[in-house]
Amino acid sequence: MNLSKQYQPTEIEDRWYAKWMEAQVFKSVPDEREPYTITIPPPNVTGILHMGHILNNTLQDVLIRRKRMQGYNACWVPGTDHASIATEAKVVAMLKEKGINKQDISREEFLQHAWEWKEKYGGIILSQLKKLGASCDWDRTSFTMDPEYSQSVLQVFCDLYEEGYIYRGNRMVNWDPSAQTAVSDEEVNHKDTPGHLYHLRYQIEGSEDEYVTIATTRPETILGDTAIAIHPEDERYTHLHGKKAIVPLLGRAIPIILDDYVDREFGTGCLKVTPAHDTNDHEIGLRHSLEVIDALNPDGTISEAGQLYVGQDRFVVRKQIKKDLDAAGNLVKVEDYNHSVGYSERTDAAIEPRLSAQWFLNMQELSKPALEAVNNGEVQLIPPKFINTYRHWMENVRDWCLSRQLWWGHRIPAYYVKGTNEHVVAMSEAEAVEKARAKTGNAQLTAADLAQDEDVLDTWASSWLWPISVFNGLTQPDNEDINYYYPTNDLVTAPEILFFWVARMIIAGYKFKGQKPFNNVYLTGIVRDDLRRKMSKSLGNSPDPLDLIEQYGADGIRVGMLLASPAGNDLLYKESLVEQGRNFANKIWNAFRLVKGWEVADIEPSERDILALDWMEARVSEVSAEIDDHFEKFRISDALMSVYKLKWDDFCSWFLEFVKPEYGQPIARKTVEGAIDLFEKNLQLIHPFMPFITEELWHGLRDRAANDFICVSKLFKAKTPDMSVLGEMELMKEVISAVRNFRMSKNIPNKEVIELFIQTDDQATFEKYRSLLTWMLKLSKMSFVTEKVDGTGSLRVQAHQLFIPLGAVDIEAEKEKIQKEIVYTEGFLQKVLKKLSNERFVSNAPEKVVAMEKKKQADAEAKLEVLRRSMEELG
RNA sequence: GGGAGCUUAGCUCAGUUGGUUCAGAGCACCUGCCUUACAAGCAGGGGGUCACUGGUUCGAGUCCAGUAGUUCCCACCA
Repeated sequence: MNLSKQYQPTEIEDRWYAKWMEAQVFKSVPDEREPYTITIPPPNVTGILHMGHILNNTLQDVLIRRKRMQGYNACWVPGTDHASIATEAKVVAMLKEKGINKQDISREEFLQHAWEWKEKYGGIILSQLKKLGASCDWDRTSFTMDPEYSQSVLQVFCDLYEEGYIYRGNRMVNWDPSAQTAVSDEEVNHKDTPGHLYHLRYQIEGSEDEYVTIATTRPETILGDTAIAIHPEDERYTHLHGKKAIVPLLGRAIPIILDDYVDREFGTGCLKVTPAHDTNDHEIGLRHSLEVIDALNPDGTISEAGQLYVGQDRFVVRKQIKKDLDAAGNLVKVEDYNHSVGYSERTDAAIEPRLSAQWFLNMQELSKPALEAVNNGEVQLIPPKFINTYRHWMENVRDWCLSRQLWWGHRIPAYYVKGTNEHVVAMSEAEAVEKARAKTGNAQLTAADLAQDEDVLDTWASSWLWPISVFNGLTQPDNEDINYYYPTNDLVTAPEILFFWVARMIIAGYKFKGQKPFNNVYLTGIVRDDLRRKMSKSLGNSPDPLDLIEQYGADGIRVGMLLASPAGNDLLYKESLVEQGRNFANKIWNAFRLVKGWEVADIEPSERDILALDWMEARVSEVSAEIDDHFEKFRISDALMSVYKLKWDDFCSWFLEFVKPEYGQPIARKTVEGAIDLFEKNLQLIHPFMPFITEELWHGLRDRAANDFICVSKLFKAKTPDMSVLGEMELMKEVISAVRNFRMSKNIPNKEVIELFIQTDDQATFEKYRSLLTWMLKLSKMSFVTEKVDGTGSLRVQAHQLFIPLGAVDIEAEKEKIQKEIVYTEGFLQKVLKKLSNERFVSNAPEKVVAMEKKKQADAEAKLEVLRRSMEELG
């Protein structure tokens, strides 16, 4: 067989993925096995794969593949999210490039373009996930705007409305003038922004030269001023009580009101009140029944109501009005001032607080079971540090603004009766007509008298149903799938969307299914570069995952991402991590080349073969238990590290070296079979992390039926490891390392055979491993002695003395080494004795601990004796 | 302003209910090797006052308090 020295993943990966698909090995249908279910956090339908997806989906795939091999009916449901704001923004941009303005086309035309776009680019990301090796049941691919899914979204809206949870409210919302939509609090990023604090003076009505000076960061909003507020107890301004002030440039008289919201310390202690453009001002306005003047258009330009600068952008006006106020003598001074400004997460436009009619969901009652579930551990967050954050948010939950002023999404099923203030909520137009007739008492009313709400629902108002609706759990409440797969097992997602999505899914789970949606939430970290900067397009610090897969193989990138990412910790990405992953694949590949390259003969296995096989068997069992434990605790990185060391250190560095035949000699068939068996166990443990190379070698090691895949193989059951074998071999490994070290320090070439004398009270163990030591250390002879052998250098392993003949011995160096060890051991003994002579320790500490200390004392004393004797022997 | 977390080797992190010399791992680094699976490799090695101060305890990396630094979340002052 002619195998390349280096592993070439590309062709192998594509080939196996195609075979898996053909054999439908990832398909899941309910059966008698226990299900293990993950629903993918649906990526944006028009999104492309980034490093965060790689991390997130690799984790899911590792979990699902392992469970599949453990005999569960593993079901990983993939799909995409329609992502209303993000997708609509992309479609708008695409149309613009074609010279089409969204404002110039109808809703229907726009949606047609959007769907075309979705059909063309939607789901690219899913095919990219296949390159990564994601073992999803692709037949179950869902989309949040699938007909049946949409049905469930609208149904939920109607039901919640009927139950009184949904209401229509005039509220101050975060208005994104760029997307021209309201965005939720969570979608606003507050950033410290350098700006100015403008001190403006308003003339007091009826006075000649009496003024009141206020401070504002947004002078253009004076166009919407309807009051000046002062603190009721502010003695500086008592003379203004009951008076009115004149808005500069406009000449409008507005009342001076008293409100203890005003901070006397800030600015001048006088506050201009603009109810339409500031959340707090709005509340003050409500308290004082102030007029509301909406001086801004939806696109951020000044409205007719603003009277001046109509149609000009708010930022342009801010500059201009400063000049005009100055010219009019109203500008007192301008200070530099840094303040926090909200920006839209999606468009990065500065958010305007804006009064707007929106649909809201009352969260008070609904959130209670979801809070409880996390508090009592019914739903586990991993790592648990996120519980506090979750709790804090849930305890202070605000009503959810459900409507978005967009076209792409689920259109709100509310219908207004034209010419009235009435509205009805219904699943269909026909139903709406019926309801409207009943409500208005007008039996002649037709669809033409109704107008459906123009807005769509917030994206999260569909994705919060994800674990339910991918199984059609609302439209067909008792179907086989939902009953079998729900609640799902694990959710893997980013902490950034703990509230947007996770919390709301839990709420929805309890509300609509009466059950939690999943048992565990594994929160990944954020992928950053090695300077701790978030990976972003604008910084250009994110590699293209597909390039990496091309270069290092999917297995390599999977391992690279997982090597350094404990749950909840950010992952500092470096290309060297992926290199390490690729190198590991290469290591496995070369182990395979070695095993396949052996010349096999029908001879009896050698003694060392048997020792090696017994030990490796025990070691695989031991590590397998370790890995079980890691997985149980979601320590995926640790599990990978265990696998990595088992393969690299134990299997390759030790085991294969143990059984390697002498140059030119054949190897026993039984040894090879044993080695292959162990290799396969390794492959099974590695498979969830590196699906491709393991599948390739699974078929390379043995002749197998084409459909005998490792990915659906039954993971071996670990035996109870033979601890004495493990312990003995640990000693032998120490001996081997010590002798190697000795060779190195004495410049004895590796090829040169040496003689070894052993002084020990455990001759039996050394005797047992004679063949192994002889092979590994290139011994010409191994014998036991009772005292130091002349002309040798000595070394110690635990309480055993080893002597190796030397031409010239550096006695002084030897003595120095021994002396050092004596000092160290004496220090250690002192510490132990001090402990043991402490009455309170002996009486208070558990017996076991005291016994341990006594054993330490005995061991140290024995060791000292050996050391001192060696010292004497050296003269 | 409110809340939560973090601080252990050059870097990224483990360290389970306090108890073996407990101070660890991977990477990086240093030294020697192209040894007939692999230089994407082999063998060997150095490196930390567990942020600081105090307390509890027979015993503290581990528990408590304070200090400093740092990160995140929530709210937001015009």
